[in-house]
Amino acid sequence: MSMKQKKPVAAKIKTAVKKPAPRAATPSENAAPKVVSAPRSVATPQTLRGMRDILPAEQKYWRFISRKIEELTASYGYERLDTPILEETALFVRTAGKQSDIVEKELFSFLDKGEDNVSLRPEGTAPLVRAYINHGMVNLPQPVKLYYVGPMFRYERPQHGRFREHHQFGVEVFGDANAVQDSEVILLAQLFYKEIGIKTTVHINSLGCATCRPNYANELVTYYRSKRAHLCEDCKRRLAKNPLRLLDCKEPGCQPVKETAPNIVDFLDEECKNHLMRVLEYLDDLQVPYVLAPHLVRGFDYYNRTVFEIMLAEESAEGGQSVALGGGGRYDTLVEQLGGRPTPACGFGIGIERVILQLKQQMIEPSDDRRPDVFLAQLGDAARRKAFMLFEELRAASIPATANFSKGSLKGQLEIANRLNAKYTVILGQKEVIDGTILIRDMESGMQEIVLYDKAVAEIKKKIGRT
RNA sequence: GUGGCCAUGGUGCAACGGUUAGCACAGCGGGUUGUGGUCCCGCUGAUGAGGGUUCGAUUCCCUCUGGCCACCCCA
Repeated sequence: MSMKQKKPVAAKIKTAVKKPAPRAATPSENAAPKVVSAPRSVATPQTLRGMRDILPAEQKYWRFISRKIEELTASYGYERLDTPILEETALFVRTAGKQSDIVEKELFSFLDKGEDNVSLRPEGTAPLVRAYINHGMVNLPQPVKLYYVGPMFRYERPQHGRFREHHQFGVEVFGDANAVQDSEVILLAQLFYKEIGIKTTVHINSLGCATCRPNYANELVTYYRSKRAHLCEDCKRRLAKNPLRLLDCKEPGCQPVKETAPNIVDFLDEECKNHLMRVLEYLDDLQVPYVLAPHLVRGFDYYNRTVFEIMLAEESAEGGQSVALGGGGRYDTLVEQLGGRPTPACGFGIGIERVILQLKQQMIEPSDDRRPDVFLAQLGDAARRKAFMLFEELRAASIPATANFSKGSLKGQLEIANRLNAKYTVILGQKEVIDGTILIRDMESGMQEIVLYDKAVAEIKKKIGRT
């Protein structure tokens, strides 16, 4: 559309509107339209169990975290990779392990219309491994450093800090077997919390490798069998199903048994032991606060050697046992297991909802970056049109402004400006239009000053401290 | 998946086996046409869904749905 047409078209419409069709009786032209809401005959759908809306009021936390993620990953040279939320079920069954709870009872799976067995992703690592293989990233200079942010799904009973849909931020590094890489990943995770103001401690352990872990598992089973009488029901179950999980039991009765259980570190072979020692050394160098946690095991079967969880630092944890804010580890066999070339890898995942919960609990409030600098108020038709133009000029000058052009009264507009917590309100009325000026009102002090319209943008820029 | 507690306008609460289900906050409108954050007035708006017991149920019972809490597990 050509610019020339603009005016004539508007003018034409204007004349056409001149003679309004006679209307039926209008007893209350100016009265507010009567809002008659229909009776609620239909039930409003609710969110699905364990899923929730993230409302505007909470968005500042999400923006705050997104910013930190961008900053941090950029400074360590990580590239973002987004994978689909839906994948074939086999991907997760093969990676997490058939016996794992994630697959056994938490996978959000269903048959799609084509009768394919699909699942909402329960975690981020397997899809990234899949993508790494699919796109031939072995041909990229190694290591390949990737990160992801997005929703994850687990079919569980919702609870405090646990949802069916939650969001994770995670990184995965492919093609580097060196212990220094484990340390970098741990550092990155720990730095993330530090940067947003949450004090954490890294719990770290080594699960050994395919060679040395079975020895330990056998030893552990033998030991626990001898104490079987003292174990809780869950532990008896674990003994048969997933022996390493025995170390995870929180049942008071099982604690003494756990205390004297064989320690995995004593069973690591030379290489695994060295690897662990070096990871710890690097962490010492970087002054990352960690504790060795010989009882730490993780929920996925694919880990080997280094595993870690990021826990709330003791001083911030209030009483009860604290849940992990994030965790990760090394998974050197996973790429091969999914049909790729043998490629060492490690990474972590962080639960964003839990981080936000913690921010709120510690009263850490990100600044409200959506607070408008300027609210534009107008009075009368001519002023409205001029204000609308100024609105555009402000936007072009990257000054965040808000307005409500359909509101008539100045009082109403100031109320909105106040509620939006605007720093300044620009007032444009009949008088200002005639004088070629605007009024700038400081919403905190209530002081007003008259400024020439032509200088408006420059003056506002000066006031909000921009040049 | 197991067990417990719970469900009233947008939010937080109240009420009773029986008239128009109260209150506060928020929202919208107004307190004479150009000044907000205080005040005053008015309006809108709810018993989660489905069954049953009963002359009558928002109230009692059951099922479902959802929430909270613990376990399991996890982020």
